[in-house]
Amino acid sequence: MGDDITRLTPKGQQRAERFLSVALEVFIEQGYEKASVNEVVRRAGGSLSTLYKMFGNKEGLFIAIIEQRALSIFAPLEQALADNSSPIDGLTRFGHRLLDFLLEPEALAMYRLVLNDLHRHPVMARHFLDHGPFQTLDRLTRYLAHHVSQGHLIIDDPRLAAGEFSGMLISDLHIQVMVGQVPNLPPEERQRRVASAVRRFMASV
Amino acid sequence: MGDDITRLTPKGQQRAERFLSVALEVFIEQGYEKASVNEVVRRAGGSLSTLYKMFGNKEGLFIAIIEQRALSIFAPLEQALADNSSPIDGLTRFGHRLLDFLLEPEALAMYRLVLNDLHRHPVMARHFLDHGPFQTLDRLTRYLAHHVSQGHLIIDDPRLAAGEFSGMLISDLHIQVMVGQVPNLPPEERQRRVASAVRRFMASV
DNA sequence: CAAAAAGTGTAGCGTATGCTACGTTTTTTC
DNA sequence: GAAAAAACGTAGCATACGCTACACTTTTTG
Repeated sequence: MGDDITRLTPKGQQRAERFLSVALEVFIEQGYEKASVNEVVRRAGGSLSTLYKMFGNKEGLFIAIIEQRALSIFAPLEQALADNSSPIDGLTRFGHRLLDFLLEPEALAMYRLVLNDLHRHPVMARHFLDHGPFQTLDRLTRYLAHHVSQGHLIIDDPRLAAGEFSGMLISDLHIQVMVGQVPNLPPEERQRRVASAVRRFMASV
Repeated sequence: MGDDITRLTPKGQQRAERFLSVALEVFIEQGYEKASVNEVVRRAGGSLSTLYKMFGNKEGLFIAIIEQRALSIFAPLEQALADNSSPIDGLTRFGHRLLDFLLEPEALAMYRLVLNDLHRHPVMARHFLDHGPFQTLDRLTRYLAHHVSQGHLIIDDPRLAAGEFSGMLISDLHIQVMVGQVPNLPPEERQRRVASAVRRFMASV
């Protein structure tokens, strides 16, 4: 924390990246508290001293991971929405990506990690929300607003509606997924859920 | 685990209950991994030996808590639905209770605790799901089905619809709440969210 | 290629944890 | 009220952890 800022030599850069990716792996496996910094070094190679010079302490390591990775897991969702698509198509595509995202084991573990341990780091939590889920939601909001302005939809509060649509898709899957009881949702079932949410949403706008 | 089963003497019963409630408190404060069994005894009184005779080990203590408490946090939700209420009234009442539940700090902490640590205990996770969230969802499902049979609503798959309605309410609040960034949602805002979800749902049935 | 900077390896300090052992005191049982 | 059972208190074992110190080797820089 109050340490010198390490200059990034090639070797150092490489080490830092390896530390981060291995640490993510360990954190996901064990959770923040149980994960051991020594174990990270053991798997990553390099030395404990270097790790501590780079990240200050365990928390610094965790924060660096969030900065680097947590946000990018939301990126694919935003690409599903092209303004020139019809609402039904756009929402359907978005819905499929959202479900895929929810069921992806790695993203899921990462998500759980964030939920577990971010509530004691308000600044990071804010950062995560703003650049992760909220950004995605804002994109969906703009998409809806666009179609409202085109006269295709009638929505009072597009932001609220965007949340409602996402929520409908996730619904009770979320809790199942989080406690590890993932029904290995066959494609027809995903199809059915997306179609139902889109239909219900479109019926109300 | 492989220990004698403790006979329940009055004193013992009392101790066990105190252990459980204090342990819940400590687990909520610190999370499962970080919480210390010694700390539980320190706060609860009694002795470490007694605790270990009663619950076997730390995990046993955690499991006993889940058995006793985790399920009861869902109970109030089910009472919101009386079959003879109109769908709008019933769903509105259910919606308000669901939001209240989501924002209740203690239930929230408990919920987070469950999410954190239950995914490595499949049996417990199943038990929790079946007797907690799923039971609530089933109640809502029956409520909807009842009104379908009365001709008040048209719903293909009431179970799916129940999930969608709940999901709409929770929507993006869930993630905010979980990472501790709870907007202290004023009553008008809750009102607005519930009303919107009910309206949107009713427009689609 | 030499000086400076960065990365390495290891040993270990201080502390905390889960859990057990065991002798004493309290509570329950009949 | 005495024998049996349960609860208590304490001390401590074994282990693991986060983190620092320090002497060393490798890499980078000019």
